[in-house]
Amino acid sequence: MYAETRVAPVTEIPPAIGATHPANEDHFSRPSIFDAYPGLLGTAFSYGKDEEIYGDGEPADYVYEVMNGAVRTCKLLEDGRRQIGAFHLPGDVFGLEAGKTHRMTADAIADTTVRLVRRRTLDAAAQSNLQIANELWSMTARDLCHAEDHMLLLGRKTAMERVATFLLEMDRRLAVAGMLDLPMCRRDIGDYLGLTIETVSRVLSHLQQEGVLGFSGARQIKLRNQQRLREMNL
Amino acid sequence: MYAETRVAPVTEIPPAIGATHPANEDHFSRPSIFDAYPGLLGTAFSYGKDEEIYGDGEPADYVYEVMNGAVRTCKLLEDGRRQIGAFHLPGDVFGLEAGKTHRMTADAIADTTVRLVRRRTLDAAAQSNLQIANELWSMTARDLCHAEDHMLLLGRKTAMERVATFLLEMDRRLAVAGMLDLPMCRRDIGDYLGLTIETVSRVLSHLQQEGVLGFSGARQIKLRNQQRLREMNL
DNA sequence: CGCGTGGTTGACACAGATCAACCAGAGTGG
DNA sequence: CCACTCTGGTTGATCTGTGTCAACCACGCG
Repeated sequence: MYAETRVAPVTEIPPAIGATHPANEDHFSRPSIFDAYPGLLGTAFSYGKDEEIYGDGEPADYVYEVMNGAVRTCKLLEDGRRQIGAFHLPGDVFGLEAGKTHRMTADAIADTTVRLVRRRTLDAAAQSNLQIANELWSMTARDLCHAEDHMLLLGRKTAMERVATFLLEMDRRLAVAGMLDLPMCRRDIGDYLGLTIETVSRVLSHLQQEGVLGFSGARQIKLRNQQRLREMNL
Repeated sequence: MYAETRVAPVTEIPPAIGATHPANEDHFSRPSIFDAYPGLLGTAFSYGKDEEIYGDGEPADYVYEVMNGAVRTCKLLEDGRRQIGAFHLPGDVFGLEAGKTHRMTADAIADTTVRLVRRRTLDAAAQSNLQIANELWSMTARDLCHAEDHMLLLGRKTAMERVATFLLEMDRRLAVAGMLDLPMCRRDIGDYLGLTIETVSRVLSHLQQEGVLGFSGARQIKLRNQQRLREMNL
């Protein structure tokens, strides 16, 4: 095991367990598309850990923005094998589809508050405001860009390279003061990277032994040598 | 080797080797977005086998529609490992980006003719015609949809399942009279499926022995038992 | 005819999966 | 406060699907 200094383990967000209920959390956040246009304010909603936000094939009547917490979107095979396509962190928009239905399942990784905007409202806004239409397209294009990078990772990278890429991505997206506090468990990381939990765990241990990583609790990581990680990343 | 009856090997399209030159081929094709709007007719252009159409990082000044032949779009790792994200067949549009530059390399798999439309023209059209703007978004969304399915394949499917999925996809997209004539070599199939050529070859041989496939030349395949393939596909 | 390219097949190696044991921390209840 | 249990994570031993390496074959072309 790789516990070291074990700092105070910053327990996450209060409960909100079980069912959905209106949110009471305020929070920061970088300006989102929704902020820029009055009338797209949306309604806040909360989900408990592991609660499903929408399912594959369901009508895509809403678009979501993560306010706090984290969300995974994934696809399942009949026998339970799972591929997570993306993690959505505070500030990210997810659930936007060009068609009528969702093509992935979304669930909250931790207790999560999202802001949701009715799809019809968005469509109407896009109809009259070209900038909004453009922004919608850009969001889909960003998702595509990420998916293309991820195909390369899944098809052609080694376990070590996948984990290195993952760590750099997470560091970029959620590090504060050089420290990252992962919201997802090892299984989610594995299902994101096309690996098993054991392999993820082993690679992380190895990186710690090499001094590339420092742990304080399994989910609190410090990248001590980003350069090395970047080299592995190719 | 698995040659069987060897029908006349339908050699592809005349040369046009070496450099690009104006096209002289006409051709069929299902109605494309470009057809629907005069002024988006575009210019035909031809590329020889293995010729690069655009490179990763280059300015995305044009959008392309395949008229005949076939195109692959891929990403490369520094050491040469390659992941093909998609094959583009007659009627398909590729090279559409929301940003300013291409994020993949595109090359002709066989001798290929494309129709190209200036990106600025398209933007201008989208500016004034909401239906076009919508169509552009839809195209990106379709690509995303494919990429998401492909992530599942690359991250979680076995070699057999990958090949089965591939065969069904190709059958859907280019079979005529229950026969498919693949434009791409084994290496391209491998790089699309995240496998080696040897594994692709072995799986295909295995499927032939099982009677699921019939070959007449390595690239001409008949799916004798689509049901079985669909079961493998999950 | 000889050569180059693309494809197949076999023998073997290995990265990562699987199976299993174990550990730490967080609840829970007495 | 302690025993108990549950969950998430780590580690070791072993297995296996796919990669690697190498030989070979078939075809097309100069």
